[in-house]
Amino acid sequence: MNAPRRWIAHLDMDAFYASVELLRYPELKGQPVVIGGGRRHQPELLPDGTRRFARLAGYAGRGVVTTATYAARDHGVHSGMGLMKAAVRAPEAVLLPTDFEQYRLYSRRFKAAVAELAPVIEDRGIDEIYIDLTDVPGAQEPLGHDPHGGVRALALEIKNNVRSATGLTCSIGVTPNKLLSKIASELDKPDGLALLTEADIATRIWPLPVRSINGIGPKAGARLMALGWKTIGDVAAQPRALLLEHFGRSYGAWLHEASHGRDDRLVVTHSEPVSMSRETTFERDLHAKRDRAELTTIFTRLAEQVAGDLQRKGYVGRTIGIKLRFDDFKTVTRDMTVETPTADASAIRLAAGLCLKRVDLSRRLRLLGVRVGTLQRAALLSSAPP
DNA sequence: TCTGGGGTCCTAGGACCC
DNA sequence: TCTGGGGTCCTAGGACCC
Repeated sequence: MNAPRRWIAHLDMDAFYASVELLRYPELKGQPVVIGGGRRHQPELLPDGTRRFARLAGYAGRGVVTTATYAARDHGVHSGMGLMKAAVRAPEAVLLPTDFEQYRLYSRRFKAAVAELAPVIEDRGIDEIYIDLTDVPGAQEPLGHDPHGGVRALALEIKNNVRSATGLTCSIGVTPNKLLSKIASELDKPDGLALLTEADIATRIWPLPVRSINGIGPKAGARLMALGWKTIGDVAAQPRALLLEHFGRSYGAWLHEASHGRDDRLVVTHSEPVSMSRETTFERDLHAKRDRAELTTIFTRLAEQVAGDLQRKGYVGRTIGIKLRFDDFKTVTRDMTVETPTADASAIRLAAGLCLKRVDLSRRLRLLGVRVGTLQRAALLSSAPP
């Protein structure tokens, strides 16, 4: 009997936050809508029952675009962009505040809808997952003239189940591995389904820009570009030794494998958190001396928030650290390891305060964060033996 | 018009230990 | 003085992702 062909799906919700907002405000369908910024732009319910929405025009502040509808993307607005810049490109776009609770609700719903059909799921955040379809009944069967018809039908069924459970569309890539599926889910977006095998790598993957690979970010992308290697195929055409020479043993070898579409990572259905943190960017830059009272209040609140997160989720941690960002955007971190793992707000605040003393605070600050790492489950922490 | 917040993983040097 | 070799922990920074 033949070994089953490995089928991994990557499912990505289409413009997730924006699409959830459109369910709530269907009158915005087709309009440019941007999600992001603070809480000061809630829609206003007018006496005649209609709503008045905030527009992007005139936005002042440090927010960024979290998600934009496809109509807003047509104006050159995309996630990560500063809202001030987005306002120049699409002043008429509707601006909505982020409502993470609502998105988490829909996240649970779409994941449950997938799990009904295919239970081996790896969480990759609020709006995407990997699914191992290999052992799902029917996935190995042909259908009519289509040798991979079974797995294609399964992917369509998953899309339909997600849509009926949430009213939302998603895009799915189905391929032999996570790396290729992640790329494939983008190929047909929105509401897409792309099924690829090794035989399609040369025609469908190699023409894509290097940045399409998950793991090649702005820095590596620029370095590859400087070498004249623009597409994945360009990288795949380089001798392995040359990649090792330019990018080191580890990353170079990975680049070689990835460009050939090879990846044997498993779908991981459970993972434990490594760290938890809270951070905040101030509305204006603060100075350690002149704004001391305000900073102290924020610092303590961050410690309390992390402590609350840890306690709610049942974790304690030994590494307590801070993160500072200065007005020149330079970022520094300091951390220390404490003897007893803790989730206690005052213990965290105390250690974080010691970390802060190790930093030169002559520049003004734009961000402050508190982090607890080296986590373990609080329940596993037995009381000290006699 | 400067660039959010929450994460993971990797690297690298020094301390410390055997 | 003339100094191995590993292993692990701690700390800082950086790349990358959603």
